[in-house]
Amino acid sequence: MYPKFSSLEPEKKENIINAAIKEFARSGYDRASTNEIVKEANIAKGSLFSYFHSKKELYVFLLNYIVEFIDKIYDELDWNETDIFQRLKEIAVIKFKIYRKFPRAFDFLKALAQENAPEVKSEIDNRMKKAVLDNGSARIYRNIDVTKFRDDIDIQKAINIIHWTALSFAEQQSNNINSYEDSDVEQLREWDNYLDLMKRCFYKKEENA
Amino acid sequence: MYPKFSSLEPEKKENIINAAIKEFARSGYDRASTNEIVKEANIAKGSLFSYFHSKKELYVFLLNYIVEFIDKIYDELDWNETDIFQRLKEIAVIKFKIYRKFPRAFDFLKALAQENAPEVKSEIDNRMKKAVLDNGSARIYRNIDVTKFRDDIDIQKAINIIHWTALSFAEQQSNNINSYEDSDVEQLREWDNYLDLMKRCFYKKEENA
Amino acid sequence: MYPKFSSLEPEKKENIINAAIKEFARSGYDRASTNEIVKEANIAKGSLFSYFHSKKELYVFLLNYIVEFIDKIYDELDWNETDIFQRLKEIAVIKFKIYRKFPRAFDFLKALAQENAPEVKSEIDNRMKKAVLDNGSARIYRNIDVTKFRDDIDIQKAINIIHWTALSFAEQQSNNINSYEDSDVEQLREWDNYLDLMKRCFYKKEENA
Amino acid sequence: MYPKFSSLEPEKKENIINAAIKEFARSGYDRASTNEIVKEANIAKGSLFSYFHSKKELYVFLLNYIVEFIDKIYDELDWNETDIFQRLKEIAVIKFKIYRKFPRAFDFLKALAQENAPEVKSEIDNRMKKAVLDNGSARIYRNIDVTKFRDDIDIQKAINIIHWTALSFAEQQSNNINSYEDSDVEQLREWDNYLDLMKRCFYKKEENA
DNA sequence: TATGAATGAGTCTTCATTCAT
DNA sequence: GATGAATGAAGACTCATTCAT
Repeated sequence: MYPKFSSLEPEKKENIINAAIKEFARSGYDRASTNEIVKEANIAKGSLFSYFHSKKELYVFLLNYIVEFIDKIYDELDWNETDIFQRLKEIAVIKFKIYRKFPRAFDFLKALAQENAPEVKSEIDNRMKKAVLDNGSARIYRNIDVTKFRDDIDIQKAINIIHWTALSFAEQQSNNINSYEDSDVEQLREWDNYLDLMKRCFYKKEENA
Repeated sequence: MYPKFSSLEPEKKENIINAAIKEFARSGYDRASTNEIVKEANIAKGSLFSYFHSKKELYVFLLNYIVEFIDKIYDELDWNETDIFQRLKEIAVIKFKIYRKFPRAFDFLKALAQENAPEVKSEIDNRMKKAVLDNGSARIYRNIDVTKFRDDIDIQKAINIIHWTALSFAEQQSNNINSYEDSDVEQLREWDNYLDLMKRCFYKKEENA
Repeated sequence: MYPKFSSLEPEKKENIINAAIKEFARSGYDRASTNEIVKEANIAKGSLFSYFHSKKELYVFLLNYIVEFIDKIYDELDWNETDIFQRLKEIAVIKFKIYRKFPRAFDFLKALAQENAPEVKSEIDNRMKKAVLDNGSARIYRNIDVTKFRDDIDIQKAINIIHWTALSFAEQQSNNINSYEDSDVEQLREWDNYLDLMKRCFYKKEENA
Repeated sequence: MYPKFSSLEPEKKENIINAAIKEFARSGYDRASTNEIVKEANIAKGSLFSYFHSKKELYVFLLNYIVEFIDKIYDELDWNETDIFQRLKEIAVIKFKIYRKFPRAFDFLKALAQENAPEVKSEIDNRMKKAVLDNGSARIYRNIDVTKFRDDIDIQKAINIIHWTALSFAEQQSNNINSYEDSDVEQLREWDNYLDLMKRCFYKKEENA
């Protein structure tokens, strides 16, 4: 895949990736300008199209690149932790780590989720089915100890509710642009509150003892 | 407002509205092609721009048209019902009514929420502040009897979770394109299950007796 | 010529003529909008094009209409006056009369002279060859007593210089927008000075005695 | 300024300049068609807009280009010559030089002076204030020996008459399209006659001795 | 006859993609 | 391989002219 691009100097590759992420995140697939990307990356127009044969190919490459990058970081998680709420607590911490290291990645992912351009819509959907950020069957929810849930509820539905809450909360928070320093801490505390609430409601009484 | 368009024959108006909704829903504001719209609506290029003076005006018209259309249907709701789950049950029924009468409306609304084009972004935000479809403080959640909720949870957070679940479930379902007849019934039954689950978990024991 | 238009009520005709003159004078042939004209004249678009089959026909009609209108006023001149400078003095007075009565006419004529649109350029040139405003062979310079000119100069050339001076002076003055009351008087006095200068230079000594 | 255009091959540049001058001179700013220009210049639509970012930029470029071109040629004039008629004789020769090298330039300048389009009106006015082609106070009439004029006339008025005669004569000649070879010579001789006439009339007797 | 909505060729401008150097 | 100028289809929008009512 992308042999010409792969054999470039790492620094040049990074320049191109950063320039492209920046532009796609800012403008979405349609509006993103390849002119802007080559200018930012300091390469020739023709070069970009020799590495990636089309705007679409470049976009799909970035999509995979970022998803893999995030997947790698998720490997740090303690996958032996079987409590779903504990795991989601850790995930929140990890997300902040990614964010601090690579803030544009999430911008791109957010733009991804809102992408309407038909050329890339299906690619996104395909890729996302396997991704960490997708629905309840993803690896985030593997090896969860389901015995802790109340017996009178459908566990898969409960997990879906938890998942949707996590996604919606994250989106809500990212829409509040907070520049002050300790916003992380506050957001994490708020998220803990949501997790506690759900734990109290969805787990058996004795689990909340 | 839009006097020329308003005085068109209803069928022609509907053609144009449907063609425009279809195109905007498929491609978003920017990429949507007025050429495509006039072709689909079977009118001349000049006609579209005599009804609406710009692409933006057409978009804003649709935005208001659909929001008002949905608002009107929402008036059918029994707003004296104070049980949140009962109300969401009724809302689900109403949504299906809208969907059957005007299937593209929700597609457009979904695209709306994801719209990034700066030309229309602020229009969307302004209009949506008053809309039914907005966040948990909207009229859907007015007059809710909060005394039914368990005393040990934050009620606003619980309502948020319920709201996010409703939105996410609806989106999930609309992504499953079901053409067979009775899918409504099945989807409503599934939604009832979610509501029951949340009721059982978030309400006081005696409310579920 | 223009039978449909001719048989209209005089008031309606005048409305249309005034509206058209105004628009053509303001914007030139190309930019002039038939929409603007019908709006100002309070008639339907289709009517305009049934009176005049095209924008061009309307323009040519106006051209002839105004030239004839001005020709008629020129009939007031004392054509027995054979002194060229005396005649030009009277013409200046008459021009102010026309201007006061029908200010748009000169605007239109000025726009005429600057018209570039190829559709009407040749029409203008043709018409103007016969017109009062054109070159030295026009009726303004008929019956002039050429014996007053110095014997050592080419009289036709002298007349051309006088003519060009008249045209250029008029244009210069009309470019100075003077709203204060007595600008007429001042402009006429200045013009007299030019006439005196040329008389002193182009006539025999004894004529200036 | 216009770096992309500047670095084109001279022949290509000339093609574009000629095509653009031709079209603007023929139709004025508004009606001039960029389609026509690219067709005539044998370049792609996109190319024109990569050299000049808009129709207006192209127009302003031409405006400056031609004015500078003419200014440069005017530098050849013997500015120590203080006799106004001698100077105007030399200027006529120079104008023919320009005309032979760059025949469309004067057409463009003529159209320029008549241009009404608001997009470029102010640009034209700004540029023309400094230009050689402007009114009687321009450098053409600097350093003129006014003592040669008759004492009994207003010198500024006399200069105005001379200036207006020069402009009007030039316009009259350029309207007579003469393709036969020796028309220059004839036109220059005719112009000399005009100059002689005015010299004889406006100068003191002893200057004509 | 009068109307004005409908028409569609034409306007300037953009930008992903190609290809000669 | 790298370059970036050249391409031209497609974009939104205008307006003189036509024609069904």
